[in-house]
Amino acid sequence: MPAARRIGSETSETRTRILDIVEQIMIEDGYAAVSSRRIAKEAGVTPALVHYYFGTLDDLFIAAVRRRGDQQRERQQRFLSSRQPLRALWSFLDDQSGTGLLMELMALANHRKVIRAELARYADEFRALQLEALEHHLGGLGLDRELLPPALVLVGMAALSRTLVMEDALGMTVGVRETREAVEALLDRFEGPPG
Amino acid sequence: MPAARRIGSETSETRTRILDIVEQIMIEDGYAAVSSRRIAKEAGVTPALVHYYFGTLDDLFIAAVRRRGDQQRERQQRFLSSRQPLRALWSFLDDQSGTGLLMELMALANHRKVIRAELARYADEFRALQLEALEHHLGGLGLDRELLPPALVLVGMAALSRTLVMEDALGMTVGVRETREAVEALLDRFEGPPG
DNA sequence: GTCTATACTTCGATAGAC
DNA sequence: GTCTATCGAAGTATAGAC
Repeated sequence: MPAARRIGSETSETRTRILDIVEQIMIEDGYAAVSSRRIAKEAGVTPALVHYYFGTLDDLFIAAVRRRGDQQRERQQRFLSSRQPLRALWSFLDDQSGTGLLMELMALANHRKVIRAELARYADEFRALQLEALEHHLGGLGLDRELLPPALVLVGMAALSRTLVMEDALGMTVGVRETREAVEALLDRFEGPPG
Repeated sequence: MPAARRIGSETSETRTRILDIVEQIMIEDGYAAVSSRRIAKEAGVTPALVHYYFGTLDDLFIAAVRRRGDQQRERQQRFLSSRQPLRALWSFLDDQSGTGLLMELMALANHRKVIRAELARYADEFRALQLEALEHHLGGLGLDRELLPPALVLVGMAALSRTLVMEDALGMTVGVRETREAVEALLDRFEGPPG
């Protein structure tokens, strides 16, 4: 796991600001809108400084994946041990900007090998942590383990949240509200009302 | 519903070839890699010709959405009346290049208003057609209609197929195979073995 | 640690010849 | 219906001054 090229100090405020702006641009206009010029303009620095801190754009994207991934790992660890972990997982996933950023990173990863590897590493790790933490909880819910194995439940929740968030953002209407309500009803059924 | 600007005749072979290549570029390198120069190079024409046929790039993307959408509507109409419509839907959705193209169009739509409207129109139409065609079939499967309404089943299948295809492409491993097998088992359970 | 200057590439889009 | 020529803008990245 070679580190992304880094010259400026890791604690530099400018470095942090650049990564913040990269996320913001990806959410608003997509990964393709991320350029050293655009970043520089919004951060109030020069384009050369972006390259100074991160080297190539690929290195910059890898740094963005790592920072985000490390944050998400911490958040996940916290909510997985809550008393209603499926509800906690759902509200973690059902997030507009978080989903937007993840979709952009996945699209980017789909076309750039080095980023694909980095993103897959985090995604596999998070999935494994979820399975380990929730296996027992899911076993106690009375689900038919043959028809509804833990993997299906977890992948299904991730898949549904992404799709619902995207369809909302797209302005779709048919079936979106009904599906959200059905998910809430299922959470009620298996973990009781929120609280 | 204003038509996309079109100057060249609708039946032009060049026009068709350009749209084919647009899809190919989007699948291979993402929507951001679509440029008049890149298209021209791969189609063996000049960049100016791309603008001649489609006007702006937005017009070109809209034309791509419409051609694809009209094709998908036809395919969907055909399989929705099969004897195992959920299986047919699943194999329709569980498609690498089709999913890749759709994800690119959704990402593009997320950042360009005119394309968002066009894509949402098709997506809502397809969803409505699916609900209408499968409502009766789903009613006969013995599902608890309160906990598993038709909208959840259809949105869930779309969501799961997209996620599984993407996670496969990403090289993820944890839970992907198990989830696919669980989907197959569910299809077996409700529609019997393939045939 | 930061910035200027620069080299080179690619882009969208159009005017106008053929 | 197709091409050449062209504009101005934006892109990546580096060398080297401060």
